[in-house]
Amino acid sequence: MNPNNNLRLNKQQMEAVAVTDGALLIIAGAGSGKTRTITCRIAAMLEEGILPSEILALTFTNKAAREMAHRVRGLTGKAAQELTLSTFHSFGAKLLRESIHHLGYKTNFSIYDTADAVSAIKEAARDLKYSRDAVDGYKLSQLFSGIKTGRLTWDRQNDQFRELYTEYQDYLKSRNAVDFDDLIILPKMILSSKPDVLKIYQKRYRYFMVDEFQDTSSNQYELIRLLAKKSGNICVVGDDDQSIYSWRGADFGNILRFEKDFPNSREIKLEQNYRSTRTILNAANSLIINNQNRKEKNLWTGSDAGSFIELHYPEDEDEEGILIAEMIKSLKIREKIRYSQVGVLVRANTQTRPLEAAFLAENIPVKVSGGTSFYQRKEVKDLTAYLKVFANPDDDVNFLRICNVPRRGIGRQTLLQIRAYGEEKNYSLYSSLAALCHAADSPFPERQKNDLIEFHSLMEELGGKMKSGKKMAKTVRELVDKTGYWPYLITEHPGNDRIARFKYSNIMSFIDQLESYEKDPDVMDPSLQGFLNRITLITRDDDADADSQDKINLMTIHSAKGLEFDIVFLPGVVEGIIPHARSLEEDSRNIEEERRLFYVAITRARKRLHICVPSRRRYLRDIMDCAPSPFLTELPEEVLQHNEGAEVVEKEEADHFFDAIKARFK
DNA sequence: GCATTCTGTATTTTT
DNA sequence: TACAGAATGC
Repeated sequence: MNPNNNLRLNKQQMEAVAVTDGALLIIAGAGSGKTRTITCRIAAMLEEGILPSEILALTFTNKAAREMAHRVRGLTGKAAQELTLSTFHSFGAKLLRESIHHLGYKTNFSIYDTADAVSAIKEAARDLKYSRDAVDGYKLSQLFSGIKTGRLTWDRQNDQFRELYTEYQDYLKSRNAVDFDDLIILPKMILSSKPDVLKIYQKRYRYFMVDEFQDTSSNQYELIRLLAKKSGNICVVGDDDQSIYSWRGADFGNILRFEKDFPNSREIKLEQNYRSTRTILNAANSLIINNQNRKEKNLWTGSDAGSFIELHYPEDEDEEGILIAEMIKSLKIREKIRYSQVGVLVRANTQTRPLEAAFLAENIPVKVSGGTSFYQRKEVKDLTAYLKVFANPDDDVNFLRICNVPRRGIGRQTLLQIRAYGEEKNYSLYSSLAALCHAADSPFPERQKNDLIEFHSLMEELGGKMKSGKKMAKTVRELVDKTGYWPYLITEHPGNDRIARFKYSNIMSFIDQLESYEKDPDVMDPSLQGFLNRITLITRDDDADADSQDKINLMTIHSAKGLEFDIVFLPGVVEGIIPHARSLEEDSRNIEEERRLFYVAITRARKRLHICVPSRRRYLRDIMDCAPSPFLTELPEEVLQHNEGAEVVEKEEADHFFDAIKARFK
């Protein structure tokens, strides 16, 4: 490693880098150079001669994993391909691909995302002959997830769904499918019940690192503890003040458990903030101090006070959008900021709409992360479903999704018969269909049979090609072509071929992604499964080249964790949004988590922070008045500047500027 | 089997 | 508001 890299570390950071053996707990405040510290630490370990293949580093999001891989590469000058750097979930998936047979699944299992799980629950309910309106698939999926992860227990209220829960579990297993929770739970089960298997992994991995440790669930913690207890070399990095995923089972009590489980662990606190101005840090500190349930820390900075935190009071959300758009434009003109250095952070995805509209109107390029992700779009999901059935023909949920999409004459009645046949013989739907194509006891007339045969041979032909792992993109193009997906899109959207074309372009970019996956030199052994793993676990569309473009970043606070921007805008800082009404309804103690969320939002800003407090907002159908967020009263008045009127760049100045830009690109 | 109309209801946050 | 799912009709 270049020794200069060490020079940029402070005393505590250096200490953290130097301690590579044993257990280490790093409490890293917001902006305290955490990522730099742990990437340096990995680099130092490699320098020491520790093999990259012995290191397992887990992060919370794919974005963070990629960022870290990128930085390690930058430090060591080498692509550390052997290094395992992934999210908990993709690590779990990887482990299961190797070892799931110990639990009686086949290695080509499907991974069900939330939507798939909801369908599976509905199917299970169907099998139990529940009436359709007795089940709210979405709510049940949350309940089942809670039960599975141990976050919830059966009580009087939900006890009626116990049977369905069991049925759902059986359904998954018989279809050779796992859900997101299983990606953590099943590896944990394997490792805790099969000592030989545990040994294999303990031998393979001897150094462990967990980023965003405050957001690990108890199952995730248990998983890593099993692996790490042999070597004892484990470093976890976290900040209890930034724990914002408790609704997903995150438990920063793991920080305390860690100290118990690894009694010789050392603790290092990183408390110097390098990111924000003194003003911003001051506000953040005075906010978070209102939380009772936290580890004491003292985050400080050597930087200047910087400018005030500005508050704005637009009439409603539309005006708020316009106001923000105009401020951004004005900054662009007056201070020549880069758009990519602006973050607009919202509490809920629904808030993005008026903002997007305003940015569009002002021609501000924007990168939205969140909302319906690319992979959730119907057309992309359809294609993915085909791929999943290719990989795992027992995957009934995905079979159901595509067996008549585009329409090919396999409708409700036909399906009913396929089902009946399958139940009798204990076949999956796809196998039943295959059997019924030629079976002597087939109940179908000739014409119908031909529809089935045609579908089946298409699937067999393309499935065979896909499984070879070669020319997959080409095969998918063929699939789109042969199924007539484009004409299907047109008939689905009569008189609106813009939508059809948009959807088709999504399909094309999906195929492009497959193609670049196939050609990616970092992917050692491209396969259909590998690609499916990747796309079901990457929910946010974070294509790499979008980063290089100069766009402002519009996203939820949750997904902004770990990021930083020179200028941050927080729209909709009103009661009911932050803290979110729903969250408090659930449990009034959630106020502390909401406060942490606001804390995370504030601490994303390096230089400037704009907080917007609209006086009215849309709620469902109607418009209602709203009060400023109570958290605002927890910020010290002396760092705030209230702006009653909007300061706008004169239109002429703006036009002139943008004409100049346009001229340059002509 | 398929297209149309109608109805309800809502998801706050993400792997 | 907007979307998904059900009911209805052809």
